[in-house]
Amino acid sequence: MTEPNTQQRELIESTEGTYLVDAGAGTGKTFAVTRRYANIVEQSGVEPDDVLLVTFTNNAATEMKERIVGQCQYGMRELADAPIRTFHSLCHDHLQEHGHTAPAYLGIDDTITGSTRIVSDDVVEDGLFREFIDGFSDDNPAYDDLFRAISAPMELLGLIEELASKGVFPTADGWYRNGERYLDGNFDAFKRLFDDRNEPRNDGSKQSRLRSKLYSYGKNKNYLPAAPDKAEIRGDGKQVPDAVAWAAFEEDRSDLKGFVHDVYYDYLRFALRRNYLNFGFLQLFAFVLLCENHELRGEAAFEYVMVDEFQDSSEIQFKLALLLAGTDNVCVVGDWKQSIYGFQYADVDNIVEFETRLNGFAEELNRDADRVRFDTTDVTRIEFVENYRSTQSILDFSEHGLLVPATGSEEIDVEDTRDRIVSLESNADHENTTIEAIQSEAEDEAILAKVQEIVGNGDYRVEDDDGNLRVPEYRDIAVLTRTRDFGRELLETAEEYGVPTAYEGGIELFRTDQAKLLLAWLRILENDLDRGWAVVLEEAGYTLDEIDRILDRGDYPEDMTAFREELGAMETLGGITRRVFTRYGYDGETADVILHTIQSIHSTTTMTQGDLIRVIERSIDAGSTHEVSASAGANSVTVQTIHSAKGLEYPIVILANMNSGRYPPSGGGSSSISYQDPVGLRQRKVYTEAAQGHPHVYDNWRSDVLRRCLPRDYDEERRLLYVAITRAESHVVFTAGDDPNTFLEELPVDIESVVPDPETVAVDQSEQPHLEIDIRDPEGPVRYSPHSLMDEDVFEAVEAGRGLEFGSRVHDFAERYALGEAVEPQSEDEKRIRDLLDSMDGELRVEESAYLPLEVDGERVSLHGIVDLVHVTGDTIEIVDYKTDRGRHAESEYRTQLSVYWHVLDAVYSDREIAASIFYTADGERVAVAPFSRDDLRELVRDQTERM
DNA sequence: ACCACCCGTTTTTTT
DNA sequence: AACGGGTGGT
Repeated sequence: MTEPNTQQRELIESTEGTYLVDAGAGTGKTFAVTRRYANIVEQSGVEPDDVLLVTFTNNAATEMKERIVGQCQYGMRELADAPIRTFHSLCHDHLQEHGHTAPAYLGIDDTITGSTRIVSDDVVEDGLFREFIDGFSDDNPAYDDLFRAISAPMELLGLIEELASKGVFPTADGWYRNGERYLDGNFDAFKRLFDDRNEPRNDGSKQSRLRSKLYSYGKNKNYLPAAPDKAEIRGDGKQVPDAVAWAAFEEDRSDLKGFVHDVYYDYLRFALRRNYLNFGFLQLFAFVLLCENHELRGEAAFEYVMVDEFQDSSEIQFKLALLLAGTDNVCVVGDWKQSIYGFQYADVDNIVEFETRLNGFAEELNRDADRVRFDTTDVTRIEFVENYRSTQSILDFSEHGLLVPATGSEEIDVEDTRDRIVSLESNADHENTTIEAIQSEAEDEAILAKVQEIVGNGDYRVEDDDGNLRVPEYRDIAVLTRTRDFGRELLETAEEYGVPTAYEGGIELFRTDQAKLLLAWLRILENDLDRGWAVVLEEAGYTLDEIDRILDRGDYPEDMTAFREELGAMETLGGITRRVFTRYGYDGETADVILHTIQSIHSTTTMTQGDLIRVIERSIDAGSTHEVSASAGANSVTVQTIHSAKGLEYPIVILANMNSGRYPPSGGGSSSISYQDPVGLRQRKVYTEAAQGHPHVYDNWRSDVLRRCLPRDYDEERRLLYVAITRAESHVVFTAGDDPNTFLEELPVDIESVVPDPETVAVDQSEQPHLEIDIRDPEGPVRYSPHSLMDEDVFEAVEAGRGLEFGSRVHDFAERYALGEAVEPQSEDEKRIRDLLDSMDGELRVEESAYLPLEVDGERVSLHGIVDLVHVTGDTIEIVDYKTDRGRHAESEYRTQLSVYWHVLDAVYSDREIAASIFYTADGERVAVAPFSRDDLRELVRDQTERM
């Protein structure tokens, strides 16, 4: 794109005034914004320092700078310090320079200085907050009743962050500015929701949605005696009585507000005393500073303000932008359809209701001083309609994503939504496009089979850099999913089949092998021996059987105990971590990030090994993630979450995991104390000592009713769908398991059921890993056992002399007889076995306690199953398994085990002829069994090992 | 055919 | 928590 289109030109050239730009996916937003920036700074008298360009990530800021350098006279060096940055980094700088007095505006007797750290790691902040809240509850016995009713005090941190993102801050003796209004809620707005939910359906014949929901009012609940009963709440008609709205909304919440205020305010003081701020507090104090310090605001204000990705901004960020705007030259660029960061406090209404909010916020800020000194009523809208990424079919289809219901009963205002969508027009030269959907019991395999089908297939041609069509490669394909879990599992399956894939985005750092080993060694150091050693020994290649025995006896390998001593002598956690990684040769990105994370945790708090263990355990539980940049696979399929794919584009998008998992309630839905627009601050449970009876924790009936009045909003799920579809240039494939979700069912695309053929999935059979059966220690146990290849429970039982639990008397007899014990056959079966054994000359081997370490594809395994007899002569070996009679599946079942033995023995006794057979003791018949080939066995063995 | 009621199932995203 | 689906009544 070298020349701007009409709408882009309008934005680029209109440098003065207030603009709201609707820039849909792939419409050249960055191009236009950077050109506009270049245009502004090239005016005489305007320097880069006069222009604020806000992005939401540091990467985006860097990209902007790079693009700008290519479009104007300024070089990278001159732009290095230009205010092209995120809200967070801007706030950080202001506080470093002028933040000294910021806390005083809230009545806090502390300061922010250059040494105040930013805690960005959730796990670190959780730990700090935990420490704070423990102290707070000890220091405030007056709040004991409230704490008794709160199931998880950690919820309070989420509540504080939510309030901070809206600009609700505590002061020494109340709430900052009009913050309290938020906490009280808005009855009129609530009543509108209530009435909407309370409308009878089907022309009045069906009860309202609200009344239906209130069916479970009081179920499994424990209300205070004064609570209205169910009949009173639901009424006897199709609607909930009107009076219920006020009865539920109106409540004396002064105690609750007081509690939240004190927790919030004291946590701010705690953080400052500990000399740290979180992201939310950074913006909180910067806002207070800019609001109160008029002189500073004047200095800090910019002549031009541009905010990119405005749909990702939070309420406090919108207000910050207003404080930072010295003139009406404010330009926000974004796409409401791509607002998918609500959980991060992004507020889509910032862009949807831009004009209203702009005026409302300005009025509020100007209440007691002239803070927003420009006319906020004159906003020019610019709509980008030309799309440079996708084909028209994909653009048209993507709009359906915003209109499909999420559940069978959800009704969407299609007209209203359509009106808000600015339809895009494709600029693509070709219309070679496909949109399809598949469902399969084995979704992973179906996806991989589809990938194999697509690669090199003329039906899926894509556009190359010169605008010509070519057949696709792996690198042209991205698999996008809503959840990380699905992506991770797909990646594992892909590795098995050898399909080249690369995962991009945050990984659950503490669930990696590196972290597990580190945790194991920390546990060994902390004397949590079994849990630590089991992992370490397993990594070293010991079988589960061996590990059990080492743990029982405590005779750990010498080099490992020596290593433990070495670690024990080390002084820092960072040192221990480094040493563990060195031992295992972990020197990649993941190890680096773990080390870095641990060091950052360590420098923030004083921590012991035990503390670190608990931090890692909590991180694992919380599934907290850290960004680890994967080395870009040369030519591989990208697997990532839709969130991390935002802003990217791929010729072919496979939108996976379109399955019917219910979407769980979002944002604070289940917390004991929550803030929610428009009902305000609410408490779900109360502790009332004075009330009769037990237990003392009572559910709040008002909160129960209010909750059911607030409709579950699936809009963000739909926008997620929209974002995913619009990543595609030419082709989209939706995939689901056996139960597609309502989205997929309602989209105008036929769902094809497929049964993937594993043969077509695997990349290249000759490059597949082969079954490597190795006897690690050929000198090892001379006598090996049929019982060696079996699961650990059986092994233990046999060792303990309880073998009969797992084998018939016949087997017990056979074993003893073969071992030369003086046993007499008691039954016909046993006689036949005796005859069989007698007929065999040479060496009979049937032992019970030896073991046979096996390796499959480089990993140690133990196998299920027992083989009863191995008969070795000078030039033959016979493997025999006894079976009482011919069951339906006997032969095929035993063939696997016999085959494993066959290959094991083949490796040891390469000079002998090996045969396998089953001996049916009921009729004394022996049936030869042909062993599976190694390749066939590999699949079967994998199945078995996976079950362990 | 439609409705109220009842019950079993499933459970995220990350600057 | 709230969805889909089953049951039994009108």
